Amino acid sequence: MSAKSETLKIADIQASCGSCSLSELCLPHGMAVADIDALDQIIKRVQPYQPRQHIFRAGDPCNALFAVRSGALKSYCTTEDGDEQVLGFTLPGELVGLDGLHSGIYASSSIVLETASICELPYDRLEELCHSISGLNRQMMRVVSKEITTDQRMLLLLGKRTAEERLAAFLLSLSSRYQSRGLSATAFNLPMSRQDIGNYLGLAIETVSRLFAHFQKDGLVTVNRRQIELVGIGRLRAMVEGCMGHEI
Amino acid sequence: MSAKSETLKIADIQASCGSCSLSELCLPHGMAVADIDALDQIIKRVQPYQPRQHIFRAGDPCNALFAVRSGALKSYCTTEDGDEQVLGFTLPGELVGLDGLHSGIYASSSIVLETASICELPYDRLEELCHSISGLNRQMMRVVSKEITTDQRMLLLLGKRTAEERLAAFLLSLSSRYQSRGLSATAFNLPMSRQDIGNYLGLAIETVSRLFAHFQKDGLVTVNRRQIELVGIGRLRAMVEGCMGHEI
DNA sequence: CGGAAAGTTGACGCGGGTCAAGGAATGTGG
DNA sequence: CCACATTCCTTGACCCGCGTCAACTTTCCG
Repeated sequence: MSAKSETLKIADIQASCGSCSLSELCLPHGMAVADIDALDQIIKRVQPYQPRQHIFRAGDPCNALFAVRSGALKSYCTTEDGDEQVLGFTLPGELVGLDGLHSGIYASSSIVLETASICELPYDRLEELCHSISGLNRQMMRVVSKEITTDQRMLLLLGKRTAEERLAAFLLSLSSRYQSRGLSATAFNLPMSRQDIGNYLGLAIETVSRLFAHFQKDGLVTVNRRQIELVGIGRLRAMVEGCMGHEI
Repeated sequence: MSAKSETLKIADIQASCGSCSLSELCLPHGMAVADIDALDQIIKRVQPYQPRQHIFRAGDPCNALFAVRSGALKSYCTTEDGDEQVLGFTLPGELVGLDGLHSGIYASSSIVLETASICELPYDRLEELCHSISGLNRQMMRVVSKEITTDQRMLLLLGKRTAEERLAAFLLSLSSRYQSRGLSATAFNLPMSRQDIGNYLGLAIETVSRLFAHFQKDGLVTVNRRQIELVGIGRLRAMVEGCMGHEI
């Protein structure tokens, strides 16, 4: 495949929701072609964001939602005394900015971990569209509701689970999310630092590091810096089995 | 005041969203009178629920949201090996059932702690209404978004805070919620058991009990079973200050 | 090459979980 | 009314998982 045709192909994908490989995961899911075109019209596409760039910060006025097409983001908020709580990681096909709808001000910040291309969905336009497209409203509610379910699953993890179970659940979550995007379920790159993982899971960075070592010694994973392979994914699943909610 | 007029008054309040003392907190917030009437039409009002009754269970098909008018609910989910994670408590003016919109099946269960009167909002009717009433859509998004923000604040609490800070934050959360409902901010009844509090905060029941004792010894609160008075609410605030998000 | 950031590993100690026993409130049947 | 069971809560003793501190290595980047 020539470089040129590859470039064209990417440009083509960039151009519309209809041809986006992620539409199965994103808002257009289940929408009619004509409706997708309407949605397509209101989307602003911006230059790729670079690592350490902010999509938005807590306190910014919330005018839009953002859909990640590629790359990875980190959501976090900061306490008054300055330390950070990582709220989650956003992978391709996922939305960020939902927490800003309540007050019109983002409650969390979103920062780029891996160079990301992102669709911006102006919220007022999106709202108008909800009136004309019957399915969009419901689809948006689905997405928002899913966010709630995800957060609640995290509450369970942080409230009740040991460090081992948390890390195993985290790895499996990444695995299934990558898999649903057509990537390998067992070998991928961690887009985030140990710091971020620990912060997210409520663990010290050293604990995360030690756990990776233990997991490796026990033949559960192979890790080298941020490259990871889930060698014993079955046994990882067994670790979190029975400690997760019923409908996953 | 005679018993009869009291009864009539209650019946009156029961009869419509327009006259509900909670409308400031509930969906009607900011809606026009005519629109509130429309909303009013679709609401099913049921007999009060008794303690230990379920509003819905995880796995049930999700057809409706529920607005609590009085009483208190507990949301929870169970792991496969049977233990419970308390996700939150629902006080008057708050909605439950939002997590069911994603898949059409409730992801959590909701059970009555204190005898509750509840409005049922059939979701399909509500969705229709969103098309005719412009503000309702946005208002619903606000409510859902608020739920996300609340959950994320909990993530911070569970991930980073000590047992003391968690309990203090919990008490202050109840306090401000009661206050916004026109009740006392410093003296109220805990609708939930120590078990539930501990489960919710990711603490052992014994730890909760000990903390109440410590708080009492330090003159922060006065507790007797489920009656609590926040004597030193200022110092309680100081305990969680700097460890909460910026915009509260 | 040098300095910073990221990651690893070991030693130590404390917060809070677990276990155990008992008290106080509420319910239940006689 | 009491006897008894049950649930809820409290308090003490013990101890372990994981946070903290520290030293070191590796990678990254100008």
